[in-house]
Amino acid sequence: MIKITLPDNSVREYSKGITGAEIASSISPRLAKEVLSVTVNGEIWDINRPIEEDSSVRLHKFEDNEGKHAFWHSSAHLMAEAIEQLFPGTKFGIGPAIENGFYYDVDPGETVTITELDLPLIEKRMKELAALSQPFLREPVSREEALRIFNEKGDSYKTELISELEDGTITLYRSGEFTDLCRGPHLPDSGSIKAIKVLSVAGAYWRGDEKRKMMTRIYGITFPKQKMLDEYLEMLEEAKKRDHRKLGRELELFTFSQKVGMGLPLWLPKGAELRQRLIDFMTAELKRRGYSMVSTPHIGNVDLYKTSGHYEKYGADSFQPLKTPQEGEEFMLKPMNCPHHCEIFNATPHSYKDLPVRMAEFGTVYRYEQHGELHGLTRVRSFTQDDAHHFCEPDQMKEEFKSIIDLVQWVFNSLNFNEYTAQISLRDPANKEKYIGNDENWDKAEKAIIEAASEKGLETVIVKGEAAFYGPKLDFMVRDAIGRKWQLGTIQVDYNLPERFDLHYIGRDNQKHQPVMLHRAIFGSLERFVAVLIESTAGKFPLWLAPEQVVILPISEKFHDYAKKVSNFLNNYDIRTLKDERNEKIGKKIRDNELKKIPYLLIIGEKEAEAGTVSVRRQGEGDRGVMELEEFARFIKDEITRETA
RNA sequence: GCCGAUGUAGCUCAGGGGUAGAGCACUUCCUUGGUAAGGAAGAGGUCAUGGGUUCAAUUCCCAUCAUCGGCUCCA
Repeated sequence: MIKITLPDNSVREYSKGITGAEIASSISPRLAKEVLSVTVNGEIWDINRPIEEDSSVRLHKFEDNEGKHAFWHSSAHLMAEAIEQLFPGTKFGIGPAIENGFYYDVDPGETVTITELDLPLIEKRMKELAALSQPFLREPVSREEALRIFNEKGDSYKTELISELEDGTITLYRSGEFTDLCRGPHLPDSGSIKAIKVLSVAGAYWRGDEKRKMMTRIYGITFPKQKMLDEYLEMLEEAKKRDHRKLGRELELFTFSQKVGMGLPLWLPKGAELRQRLIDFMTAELKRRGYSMVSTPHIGNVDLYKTSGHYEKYGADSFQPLKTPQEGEEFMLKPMNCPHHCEIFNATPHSYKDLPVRMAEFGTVYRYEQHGELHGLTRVRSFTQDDAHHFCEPDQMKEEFKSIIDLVQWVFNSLNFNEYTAQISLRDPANKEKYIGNDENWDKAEKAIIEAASEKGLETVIVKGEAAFYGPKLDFMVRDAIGRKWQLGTIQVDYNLPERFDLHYIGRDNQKHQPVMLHRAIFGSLERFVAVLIESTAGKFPLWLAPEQVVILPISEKFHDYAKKVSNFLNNYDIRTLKDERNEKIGKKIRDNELKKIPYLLIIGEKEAEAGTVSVRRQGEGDRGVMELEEFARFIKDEITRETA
C-alpha cells in the first residue's frame, strides 16, 4: 500500500500502482469523468500512469490550467495527426498548448502551402479522429530509439529536438497513426474532445529564430462541450467590437494616413482632447508628488547617443541620422528622452540635499519598428511617453521605487484599471557578464525592487534573465481585447547612463558621488494607453475623460432656443456639451447619440422648456427622469469629482 | 524584414473581361415628432498604385504599397 496525500492534506491509502483516474473515481464518479491530468509530487502526469510510491497528488479538471493544458496538448496531437493524413510528408516542429488553445508548427514541404482554405478540412478530419476515441499511449524510449524513429520519418525538426534531450528522459506518445516526441501529459483518449475549431494559420520561424526556416503555424482551440466553444467564439466576436482601431475610427479619435506614413498616428480633435486630458491629469499629480516638468527637443546630436551607448546598440535599426548643410553634423530623431534628461541634470550642480531629483516630460519619441510589427496605436513609430527620471542616492532607491509603485497604483485605480500584472525582471545569474555595473549595485537594486513591491502590496511575478543590460526593472502589463499582452508602465534601474554621462552630486563627505538613475513611465505611451483604455471601456469613457459629456436633443425645431439656453448654461459649468439639431425624430437622435457613446443625453421638449428642466438619459442605461438645470449640472460635477477623487 | 490573407463610395460589404452596386453616413425637400432607425429625391468611385496579357482589364498575370492574423525585434 502507498499513502496518497490530497490537496486538503487528507491522506488515503491505495495499492501500489494506483492511477490518477482510479483515485478520482474513488472520490466521486463525477470527478472521475472530468479529471484530465494529475500532479504527482509537483510533476504533471497522465491520469492513467501508475503511481508507485507515497505521493502528494492533485487532480485537474478542464477548469484548472493543468487540465486545460493536457486537453489542448492532446488536441494539438490530434491536429497533427489530421495534418499528417491530409498533407503526407509534413514535418512537425513543436505543438504546445497555449493560453487559449494550442498550435502546431508544421513544414508541409516546399511545394505545398497550407492556407485558410485548408483549415475547415483539418477541422473536419480532427472531428472524425476525435470520434474514434483513440488512446494516447505513453512510451519511454532511449534517445537512440527516438532518433531512429524520427529519422525514419524524415522528421528533421524532431531529431534536432531529441539530440538536445538527455537520454533516459525521452517519451513518445502514440495516438492512432501519429507518434510524437512529447513530455506529456495527455488525456487518456481523444474521445473527450467534443468541440473543435481550427482558428488561423500564420508563419513562425523555427525556434523563433529569423535566420531559420519559416514554418506554418496553425492555431486551434477545443473544448469538452460544444457550448463552451460557442461561448468562446462569441467572446472573440465581442472582443473584436472593442478593438481600438475600429472604435478609434467610429468615435473619431485618431487615424492613420499613408501619405503621412505608416505607424504615425494622427490625433483627431476628439482624440487629441482625450489625450490632453490624460496629460493634464497626470501633470497635476506629478506636481503634487514632487516632479519638475522639463521639455526637450525632438532631435539630438548623434554624439549624444554615442555617449549614451544607444547609437552603437540600436543605431543601425533606427531612423537614420538627419544631415544638415554643415559637413559632418548629424542629428537623430530621439528614440528616448533619457540622454536629454541626463544633460539637464548635468546643467546644474547637485548636492545630496537636492536628491532625489524627479524630472518628467511628455516626450515624443521616434522608433523604427519593422513594417509587420505595426499595430494600431499599440505599436507605432512615433509616440509620446509620460517619461520621468529619478536621480537619487543609492540608499534612496527603495523609497523612490515605492513612490513610483504608489503612483502607478493611484493612476490605475483612478482609471478603474484592475486587470494588470506586474513583472520583476532580474539578471540571469548564470550570465552575469551580459550586464554592466557591479554585483554589489545589482544586488542592491534587485533587493530594493523586490522589497518595494512587497511593501506596497503589489503582486508580482519574478523572472530571471529578463532584466535590461543596464539594470533590473519592474513592468506593468495589461491585456487588450483579444488577450494580447502589452507593457504599459515600467520602472527601470539604470547604472549605465550615470556612468556614461558622468553624472554626479556632492555628498555629505564633500566628495563627488554618482547618483542612481531610475527610468519610469506610468501610461508607458499615451498612444498605447489610449488604445488599452478604449478596449477596456469599449469606448464608454468615464465622464471626466469623455470627449463629449452631454448631448442635447430637442424634440423639434421649436425648442432650439431652449436647447441653446441649456447648452450655454452647461458650458458655464465647463461641461462639454453638444446639440443635435438635425431634422430627425427623437428616437433617431437617441439611437445615433447612444451609438456615439456620449455619456448623457438630454431630451428637451415642451414640458422641459416650460419648466426649465431637462429629461436625462444615461448612455446604455436609459431614462433617468427629469432634473432642474442646476440639479443636473451639480449631478454631472459630482460624478466627475467621484471619478477623479 | 518573414509566412499567409486582404485592398471596390466616408463606413460595412456585394459584384465581375465589355468603363460599377447595396445598406448606413452625407445634401435637399416633405414631415415638427416624446426615449434606440419617418418618407422621398440627390450627390458621391481613375474599383490601392505601376506594369503586362487582350480589340477591350476594376475583373486575369506580375511587381510595389498599405492593411489584417502571426513570427522576429522592441532603448
